[in-house]
Amino acid sequence: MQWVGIFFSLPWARGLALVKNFTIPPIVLDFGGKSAYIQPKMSELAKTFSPKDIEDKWYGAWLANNCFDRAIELAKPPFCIAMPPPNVTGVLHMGHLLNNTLQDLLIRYARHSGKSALWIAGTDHAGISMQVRVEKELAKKGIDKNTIGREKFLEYACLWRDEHGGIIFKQLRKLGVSCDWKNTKHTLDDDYSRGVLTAFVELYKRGYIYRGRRMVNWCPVSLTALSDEEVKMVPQKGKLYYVKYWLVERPGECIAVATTRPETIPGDVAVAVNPADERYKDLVGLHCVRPLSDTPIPIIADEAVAKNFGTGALKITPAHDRIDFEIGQRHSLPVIDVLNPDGTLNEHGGEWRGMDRFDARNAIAKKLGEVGLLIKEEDHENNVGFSERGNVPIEPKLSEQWFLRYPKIEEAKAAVRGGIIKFYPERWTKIYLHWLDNIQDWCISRQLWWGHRIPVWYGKNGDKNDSKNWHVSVDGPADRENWEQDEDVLDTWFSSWIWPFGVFGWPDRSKMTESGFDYFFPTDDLVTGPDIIFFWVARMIIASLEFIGEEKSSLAMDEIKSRIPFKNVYFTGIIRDSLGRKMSKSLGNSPEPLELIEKYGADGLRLGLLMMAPYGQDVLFDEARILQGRNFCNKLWNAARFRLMQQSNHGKASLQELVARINHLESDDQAILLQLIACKRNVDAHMGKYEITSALQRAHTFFWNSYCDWYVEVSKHRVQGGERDALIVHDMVMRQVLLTLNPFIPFITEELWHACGYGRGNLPMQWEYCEAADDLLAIFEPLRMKESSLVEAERKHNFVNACRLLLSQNKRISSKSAKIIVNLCDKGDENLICDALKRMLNVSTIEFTDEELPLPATISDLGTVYIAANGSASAASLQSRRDKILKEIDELGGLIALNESKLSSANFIEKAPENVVDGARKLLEDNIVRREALIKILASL
RNA sequence: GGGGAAUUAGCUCAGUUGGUUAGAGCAUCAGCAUGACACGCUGGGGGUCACUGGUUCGAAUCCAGUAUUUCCCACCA
Repeated sequence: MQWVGIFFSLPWARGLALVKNFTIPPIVLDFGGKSAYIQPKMSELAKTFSPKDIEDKWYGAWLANNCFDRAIELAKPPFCIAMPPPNVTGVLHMGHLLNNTLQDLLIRYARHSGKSALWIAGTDHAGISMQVRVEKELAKKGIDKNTIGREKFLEYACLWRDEHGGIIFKQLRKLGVSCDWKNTKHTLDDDYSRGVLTAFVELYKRGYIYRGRRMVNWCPVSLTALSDEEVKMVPQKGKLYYVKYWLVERPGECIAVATTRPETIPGDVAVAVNPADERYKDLVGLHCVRPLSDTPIPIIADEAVAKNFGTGALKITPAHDRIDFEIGQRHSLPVIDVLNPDGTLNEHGGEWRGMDRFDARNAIAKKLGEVGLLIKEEDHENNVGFSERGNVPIEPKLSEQWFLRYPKIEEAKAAVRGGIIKFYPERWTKIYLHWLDNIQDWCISRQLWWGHRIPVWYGKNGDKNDSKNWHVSVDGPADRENWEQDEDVLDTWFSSWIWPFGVFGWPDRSKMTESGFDYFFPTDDLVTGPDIIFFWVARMIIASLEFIGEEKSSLAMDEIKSRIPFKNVYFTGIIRDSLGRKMSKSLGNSPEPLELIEKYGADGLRLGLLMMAPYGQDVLFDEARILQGRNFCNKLWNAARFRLMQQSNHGKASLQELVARINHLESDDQAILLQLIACKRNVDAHMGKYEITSALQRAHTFFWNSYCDWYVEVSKHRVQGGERDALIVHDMVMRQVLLTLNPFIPFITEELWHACGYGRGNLPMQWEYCEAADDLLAIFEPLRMKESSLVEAERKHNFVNACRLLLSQNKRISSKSAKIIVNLCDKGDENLICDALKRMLNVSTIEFTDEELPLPATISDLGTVYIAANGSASAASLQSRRDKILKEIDELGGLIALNESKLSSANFIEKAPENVVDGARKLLEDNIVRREALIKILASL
């Protein structure tokens, strides 16, 4: 026996208890009325849970035991999640935290449900943002990427990526996530890249990819085209300039045009009006002079012009506006591009050549004013497209790009509409379908170096614009010297969209087999934010439908089923601060995830996040919730600690074995076990619907309220008296609580699992099956538990609550000197009021009576309860009690009246279902009885 | 302009297909060193369920309209 310390039960000696903790069983020494405990060490748990002590230990153990490895176990159902790949050089932020906590929860939950769960992790090469970063790094060293050239730049970028990449994975491990770390993917890995290029080549062959000169969104900072999805509309305050265009055929007359962009005037090739516009009818077909030049341009009519905006006349600049471009096409107008790629004016800009577009806007407006062409300026607010990356207005620009006409659009719609792929919350399906209904071709080429270079080669001796001189393949032409590869790379999202099968090595069949594609695919759940529903979710569905299985132009429903990338999509909310603002660096409102883990522990953080993440809504981050998460962990810790302080440990046994050892269960025991079953049933039901917070809430309430607050207290005297059956029930409950909570809070549950000795061998608990409600029912069957025990326990609970209320309302009677006297409704209930209840109430005596006493009293399910001071009753203040009773009588009166009026209505009796009517009757009777009893109490006071 | 969502206690949210007098956590107030836990325990106060109508025996719940907030899509220069 190992002696660990001495604990004095004196107030001044309490400090000692904090220094060292004690376990069971205490040997009590008597020092003349003051007792001291000396305890042998059986198990050691600190008084307060300290996450730091266990987290690294267990994460290491999980890795050492290959807990997260992919295992193709045909006997088990598979479960798979492909993690949305974070940017390779990204660092953990709050969004990742929530997203990955949810995924880890689902994965661990699946493991406990007997599935072989695989969580595939990987990183994204993050095209533009990564390239910009590397350029900046180079610039710091005084290096310009154009001087070192493409190859050197890429070398440097790879180096930089390898050096700074993967930090996020290290951070994620702190959170406890259980990914298959041995097989992580990066979108620029060789095999994955082959997949990306294969997708391009296949789609090209199938006629979905084409090259064309079209209007694209041009980012003047990143100097690349962007897809429509990468453009954000931002309201801007600007000016609307009214400009005179002199008529050629009618000297002295003019047509007024309103524009927000005078700097594009040098690119004007026409003025257009609506054909139905009476004001301008006779001008159509004439010409006007482009301001600040002598060039005549035609006045044309086009339906696209709105009569009621500005003057109703629109200047047409096909190179700088989408609608203008379309009008230009319809009327065969020339295209004059007046801007350089970086947004400065080019040679068409004349005296403003080289000036930035916004400076030129002011300069040209000023000039127009000077030469008398500016009629007026108006303040004007409009939406301007911004480049998400460069954070500058994008420029609609005509350029040569690669485009994808999406395949399998109808099938992608059908998959989600038909519920083959389910969205949670469901409302996102509508947004998804709407996007697909209005889908535009995807500009997939980017004028960058960092990424997958477009696998198209142009014959050196042929016409680049003639596709006969193109070579399109993954490996390129054999005689490379005669070819030049396309300079551009693919949009990052063009690599992400094959993620769910690319991570299995697609299209390499042997790699796919080896990596478990046939077993794990389609993946089960995708957890992501709704902000990338178009960027990523929809495109993955399309890619999967197109590439999984043989080439087919259209798919039937059952074929769709076999080609989907995932079955369920869970959309998380966006994390905001407690004021509802987005987390941002400039606001400084984003907490540092690692600091939170440091402060509250990974479990506390996970729990807090899950508690504050309502289903289908944004998450308002509040550190107080993380604190709550930590507090919960501490509560759990102490519940286990309490169990360990008791004598024997019945842990190392299966649930069945525990059940077999039980001799007799009291109603309290039965009640908690029945509640345990109900708890598990509720948790599973909510988990099945991804209602994580509700699932957690159920487990929380069961553990804290039903178990700790009631059952532990009511069974304490039995447990501390070493009663075996009660101890076994504690073990059964704790065992299941730990298993149920393990997916939410893996570290602390693992620690306690082993500390309590529930583990068979030293196996990590993730491999333990967590019994479902029906399993529990079957296992508990030999116990022959009665539902009525729930009622009995509830009546006791009600009695205790009534007494507590009475005690708190009669504070002048100190609880130590208080005496509870009960006038039982049913004398048979006397045995229900046991020592345990006395202890719970902290009163020394509970007596019984048959009389009505002139004492403060209340009504409980077991009977009328009186309170008296030991010795004399006069110490009590009766007046406040009287007021309370009067208030209650009053409330009961209202309730009785309500039910009476209900029951007196023939309509109600006739039309309401029987059980509702009966319920009302019963309520009425009960309340009348209760009111009478209260009136009696009042009279006796 | 089109569509979605939200509106319940001071705050954050639950509230199953309509059925007792609407719940929880936090906050607040009062009490409590009780042989697991003060990161705790016990009790109290606090709500015209945004508003207006309608359906119904019965509405926080269903329907219509209004208001406010918010997100997404479109983009009229």
